[in-house]
Amino acid sequence: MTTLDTPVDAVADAFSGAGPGAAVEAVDELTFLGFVEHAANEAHHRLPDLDHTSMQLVLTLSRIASAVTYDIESSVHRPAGWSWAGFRIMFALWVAGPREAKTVASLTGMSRAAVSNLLRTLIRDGYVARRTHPDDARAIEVRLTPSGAAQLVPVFAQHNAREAAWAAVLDDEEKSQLLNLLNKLSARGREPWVRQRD
Amino acid sequence: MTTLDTPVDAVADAFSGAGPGAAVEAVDELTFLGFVEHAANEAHHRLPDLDHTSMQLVLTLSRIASAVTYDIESSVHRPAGWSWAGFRIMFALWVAGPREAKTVASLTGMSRAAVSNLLRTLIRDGYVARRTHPDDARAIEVRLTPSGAAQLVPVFAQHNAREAAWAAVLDDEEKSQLLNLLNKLSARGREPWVRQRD
DNA sequence: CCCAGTCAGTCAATGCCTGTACTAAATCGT
DNA sequence: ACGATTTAGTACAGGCATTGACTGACTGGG
Repeated sequence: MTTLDTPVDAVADAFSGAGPGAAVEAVDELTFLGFVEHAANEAHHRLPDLDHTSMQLVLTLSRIASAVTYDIESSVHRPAGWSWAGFRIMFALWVAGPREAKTVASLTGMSRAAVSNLLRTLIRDGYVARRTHPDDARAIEVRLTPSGAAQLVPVFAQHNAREAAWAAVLDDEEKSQLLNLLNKLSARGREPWVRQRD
Repeated sequence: MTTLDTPVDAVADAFSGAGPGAAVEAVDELTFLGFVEHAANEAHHRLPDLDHTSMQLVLTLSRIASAVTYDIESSVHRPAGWSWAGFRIMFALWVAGPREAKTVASLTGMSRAAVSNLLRTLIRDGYVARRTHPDDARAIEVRLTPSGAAQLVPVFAQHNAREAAWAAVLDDEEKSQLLNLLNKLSARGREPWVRQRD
């Protein structure tokens, strides 16, 4: 262990009083996903003017998304030799057919720079082919190679199986309810006050 | 533009046939969030055995989470001089009180290494204080400094206002429905077959 | 009491992603 | 027809996150 403790004079009484939130042992047992409820309640207790429900909603939403992503990436994509991001690009090309790089960026929600980077390795590894766009010499057109498409399909199938395993806690009615509600939020995301890439 | 087009011999007929997914011009107009529906339908059309609903669900879920995160981070946390990740650590400490670093990692869902890195800058900037854990010389105990706590509150308020703005498309009934459904997924995430960090 | 195994935190290497700046190509107004 | 503006892709610097290896500290069985 190399790093030093915080210099005494810099923190004054940081460790002296109960401060914001005295230790509660039970919290140590909480997991990533289980922490949300405790956190929202505690925050609401200390700052009652905040919107408790929205807090829980966004916190839960982002944690689940991150848990699902981590699970699928580490169990499917990494073992297959791809990153989640690389897969997203290939999936977009598989679905949409040959596209300009900037379209890939907007379809996947990545920056143009990120797409440019990822394409470099996808092309090097033979999954994607590029050519100058026939009608616009500034642009490039990328598409899956036959080999890329062939390798994508089984990985996508595994990916989907994993998705289905997660979704299996919900019955059909609940799934369509959830999809419905998420789509409402989705519509919200297209309103002008929301910050988006580019 | 420096990079070359894909060498001809490496891609054979990649650009010759219709291949997987011939170009459909309308796709160019789709946005990040709008692409999901098209993608799911197209994928279902080509691989009908896959689970269509789960696909939409997970795709929509992760895109909304990413859109919300990007919006809040770029409109609230970056302007305040913090990263989303740094804020998450401070928030966890604010809620949970002084904790060991490894607890912070599990509460925030980050790796121990990531927490270690972020703590370095949070401590340097005076938001967080550390000391060796009194009962275990391997561990450190971190907590918010009074200044860190003081600066966290208004940023958190802005954060929450933004959350509330997103959630405002839903009425109270829908919010609690959504929270309910997300909690079911959350429970799923704690089952043993799900891959988690550590 | 001590050695083997475990555990906490850190470091190094690597990869993703962002914002900014730049180059070259297209486009628009006059 | 041409200069000013916009646009597509890329280079670069910097932050964040992951895995894996390492160091030093605890723990429990012989």
